[in-house]
Amino acid sequence: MTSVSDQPSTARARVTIREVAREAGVGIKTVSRVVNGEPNVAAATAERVRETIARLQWEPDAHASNLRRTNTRTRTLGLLLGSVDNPFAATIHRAIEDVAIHRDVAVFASSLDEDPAREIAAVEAFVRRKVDGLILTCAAGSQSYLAEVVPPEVPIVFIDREPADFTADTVRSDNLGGSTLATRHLLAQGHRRIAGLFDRSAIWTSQQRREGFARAMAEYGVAPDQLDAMSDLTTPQAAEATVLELLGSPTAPTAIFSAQNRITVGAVHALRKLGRQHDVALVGFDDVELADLIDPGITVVAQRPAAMGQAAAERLFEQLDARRAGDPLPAVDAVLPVDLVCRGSGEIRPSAPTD
Amino acid sequence: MTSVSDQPSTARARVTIREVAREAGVGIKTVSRVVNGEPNVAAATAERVRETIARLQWEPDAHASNLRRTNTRTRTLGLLLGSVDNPFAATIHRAIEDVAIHRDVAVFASSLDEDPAREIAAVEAFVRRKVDGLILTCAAGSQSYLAEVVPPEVPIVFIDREPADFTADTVRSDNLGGSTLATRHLLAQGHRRIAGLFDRSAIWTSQQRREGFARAMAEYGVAPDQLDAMSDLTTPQAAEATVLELLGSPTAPTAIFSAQNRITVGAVHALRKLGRQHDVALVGFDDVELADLIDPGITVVAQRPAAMGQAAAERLFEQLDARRAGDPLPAVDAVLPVDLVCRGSGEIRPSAPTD
DNA sequence: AGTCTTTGTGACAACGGTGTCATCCGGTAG
DNA sequence: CTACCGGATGACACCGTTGTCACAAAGACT
Repeated sequence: MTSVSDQPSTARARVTIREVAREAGVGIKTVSRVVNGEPNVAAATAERVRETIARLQWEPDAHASNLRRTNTRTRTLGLLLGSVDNPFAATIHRAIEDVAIHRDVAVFASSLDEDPAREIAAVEAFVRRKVDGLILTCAAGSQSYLAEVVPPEVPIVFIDREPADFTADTVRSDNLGGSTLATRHLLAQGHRRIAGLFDRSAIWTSQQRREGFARAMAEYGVAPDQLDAMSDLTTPQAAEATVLELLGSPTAPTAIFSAQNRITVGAVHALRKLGRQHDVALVGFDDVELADLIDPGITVVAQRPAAMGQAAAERLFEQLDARRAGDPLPAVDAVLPVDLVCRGSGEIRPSAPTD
Repeated sequence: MTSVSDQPSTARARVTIREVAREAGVGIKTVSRVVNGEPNVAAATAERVRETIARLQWEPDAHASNLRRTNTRTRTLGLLLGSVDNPFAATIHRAIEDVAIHRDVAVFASSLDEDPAREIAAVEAFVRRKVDGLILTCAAGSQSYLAEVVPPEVPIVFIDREPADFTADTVRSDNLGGSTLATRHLLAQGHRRIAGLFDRSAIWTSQQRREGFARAMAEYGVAPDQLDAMSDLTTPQAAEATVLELLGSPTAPTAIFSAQNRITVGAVHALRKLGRQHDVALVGFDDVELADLIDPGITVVAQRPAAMGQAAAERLFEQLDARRAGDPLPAVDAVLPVDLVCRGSGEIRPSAPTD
């Protein structure tokens, strides 16, 4: 029953600041000064220390350093996304990484799956790891818990969705305007029976998009209670089934507004199955890959996920700098525009069968 | 010019293990025992300590803990991917996260962009942050640098691509078999002039797929020097341009094997532009989203990225456990099968125009 | 009853850095 | 010539936790 300490011979004693100091013939504090760029070190001394560090291949131990530091910076950032494998979220992720890498900041990424419990657990895990800042997509109904869980010096930027019961910077798309735009586009083609397909109604973006849909319909005189709005479609399969059912009904819609990318995919599948893709109009919220290769091309309201990610990361670092300087910046709600991309499916007119 | 220490009144003195101990009327070591699940604590004592921890909302300081621990575990893992926004990589990422979360391990994800320098920089950044293990997709020609940079107790699992000059666990697809399969599929339809489109030849998977392509062609008696194999297609645009050019030539191919998902996208675009999507056969390596909605559906050799991610993560944790127990496991090269998914584009026969 | 284990527990050092402060020293003003 | 000043530097405590070890109390065995 051997004890812990029988490491293989590879046990090259790890080099610490003390050895560097001894080797360079200076005090440990001077080494510390050099690596941290503190003033009051003679140029010659600094050079000698740097040379020794390079020779011994010493890397300061982040844990020791962070333990002592009051102004703890781990050069680490927590990112919470719907799911890292959703293309929309992945693009955001990439954009954030590109900003962070310039600061030598590493990104913890975590998936949410629209689960409020997971949101809180993820944030707690980030905080436990002492991240410098947080970029969050939220699922919980209220973000008030953040006040207790996240230390005041850790900045938070919300992305994609607005928080509730908590004030912080937010970067998001113009969901209301975008869905109004999409719906108006269909209405302008002459459609009146338009089905709106939405994600979980607990999700903020879903609510916003539904609201935009309803407003546009109202502009054209469609009463709220006549809206064919289906919510809580959480999978492409659910969306597909819903569309199949809707189109089989006597009051079938002539157009569909699908308010999320996976719902759009489901809707396209359903239209295909029925062979009605040239017959029923479709506008989706959020772009889908290869949307231009499908026949007809899918008309969408495209968001700008890369810009969102970049804006969120930059804002986070601004807050970080400002707080270190002593005065946090006031929270800003940044709204990014969306773009209507016409590719064919949204330009189909009612009761105009395939030519 | 105020100094650092003028924090706002919110300076709620952070609670440490000492306060918990005092409050619970025990020694600090006992508190430590309780939180770490060490044996030899009386049930009653443990309960009292747990209650106190909950009441004071104490969270152990990870830095202090990691600093002291010999067997340092940060519950952190470094993941290096081609790019976090590539769907293939994103799926892997998600699968790894799902395994890691059960162990309360957080994942640092970083993108590679096929840049050897970035590979090294990313690994160094991970090591500096004392990750427990690494899952790497590699771009550099040699991974020998890992021996110097990564401490021997940190396990490494390679994913998607085999390393060079370094031995460690690897989880990857059967690239050779998959591309042979794809090429044979086209050959079996009667095609002989098949264009093979490949990614950067420096990338291991690209080489493997090219080799598989060449082997299958050789089986059917096509000499290597007659192969229409184009390498170093790094963007969909480059692939598109290449296909446009190839199909304009007098010896135009009747089929295309596109060895990577972005190349497939480019090839499909080109075929569309020429209106020959029903005329020229196409098999891609790696699945593409919505491939079944395009007409014709794109036939692909699909990898199993989720299974790869899961296998890699599980292997990493096995190594971790084994090393903590004292004996590292021998390196294993796990090869996952690929699946030929026929959707139409690969079943087009030569000189058979659209019906 | 006396000795040996086992179990529960806390005192204290150690981890590898950074913050504070004292000290040394050459230059400059009085 | 002396007092003073600021730059350069190192000694040492300290950050919050875990590892080691000593020790008391309670059983287990002879």
